[in-house]
Amino acid sequence: MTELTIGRAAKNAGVGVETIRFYERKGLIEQPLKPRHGGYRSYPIETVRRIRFVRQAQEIGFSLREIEELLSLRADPSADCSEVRERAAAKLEEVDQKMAQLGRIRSALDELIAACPGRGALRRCSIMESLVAATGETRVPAKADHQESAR
Amino acid sequence: MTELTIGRAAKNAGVGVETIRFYERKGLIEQPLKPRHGGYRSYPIETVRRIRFVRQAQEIGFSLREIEELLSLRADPSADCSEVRERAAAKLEEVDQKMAQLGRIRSALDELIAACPGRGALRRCSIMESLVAATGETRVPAKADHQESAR
DNA sequence: CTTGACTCCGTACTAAGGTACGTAGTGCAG
DNA sequence: CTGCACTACGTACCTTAGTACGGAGTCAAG
Repeated sequence: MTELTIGRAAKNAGVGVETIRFYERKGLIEQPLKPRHGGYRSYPIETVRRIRFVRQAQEIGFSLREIEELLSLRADPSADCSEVRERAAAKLEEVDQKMAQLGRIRSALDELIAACPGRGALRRCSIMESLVAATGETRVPAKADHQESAR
Repeated sequence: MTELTIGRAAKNAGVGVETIRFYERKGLIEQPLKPRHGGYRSYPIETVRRIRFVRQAQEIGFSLREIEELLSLRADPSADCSEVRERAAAKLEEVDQKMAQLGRIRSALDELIAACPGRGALRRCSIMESLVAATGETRVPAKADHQESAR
């Protein structure tokens, strides 16, 4: 059996039933039509995978709107592929930025752990200082003039 | 001058004035006391850096609560360092998990871009399919028994 | 053929993370 | 020495991402 009721689908995806309905309302997943002559809707495992993807993408800081954008990316010769390429490339850049930031925090945590007195030399050290150590000081762009316009 | 008014600090950190106040209320940053005999509070650039960190950590999916945890990690011989090490190690694991997920999405995007007809062979392909290609099928843990308890 | 768990659907409520607003005080450029 | 921008503070409001709830229908095990 490759189709599930909403409750099973939810359990499989690790979310609540209400979350699935919420995603349907948001258009993130498609609501299966319910069988003519009544009964329950039936969810393909494909949908479960999609929900899992949504959750994972959320964990790394994508909003539901952005996730929808990701999910709607489709390389299909019958679609305008150059536009898809462009959007995918843009997302790729976002991902790379996140990775870089993640890398910085990772180094800072390493540094911090190393700074903990595990017997021997010991420095006092916080994430912020580790971050400076890991990146080599972040310049604050001076004073910002007093009569500025934008915002 | 190494101290700024709230407006300048906000501009420097790339947030609104209200956001700074909000972070103060949340205890994420310290509210500078205002000078005896009245006047404006004055914000050290240190605080600006902290705010920047908060924003960057948010971008990769940490909540303000988690960010507070990160910021409170301090390797200080006078504190209980083994506990700090432990918490830092836990955060490190979270970070690694995020990196892994980011890596998967990155590969999927690469795959997707490659699948776009840039003249030549062309496959139709979505993020979900790329993801399968990139990870080698994600198993759905079967059916989940009908009379289950937990949640 | 009933009963308890589950589905359907609409509406209401929550929590997190800001954002806006009104009033009063401050400060400095002209 | 005054006007306009900026600060201080409290409260209200907004968006995102769910959660909860109530009533009616469904389904299958006993």
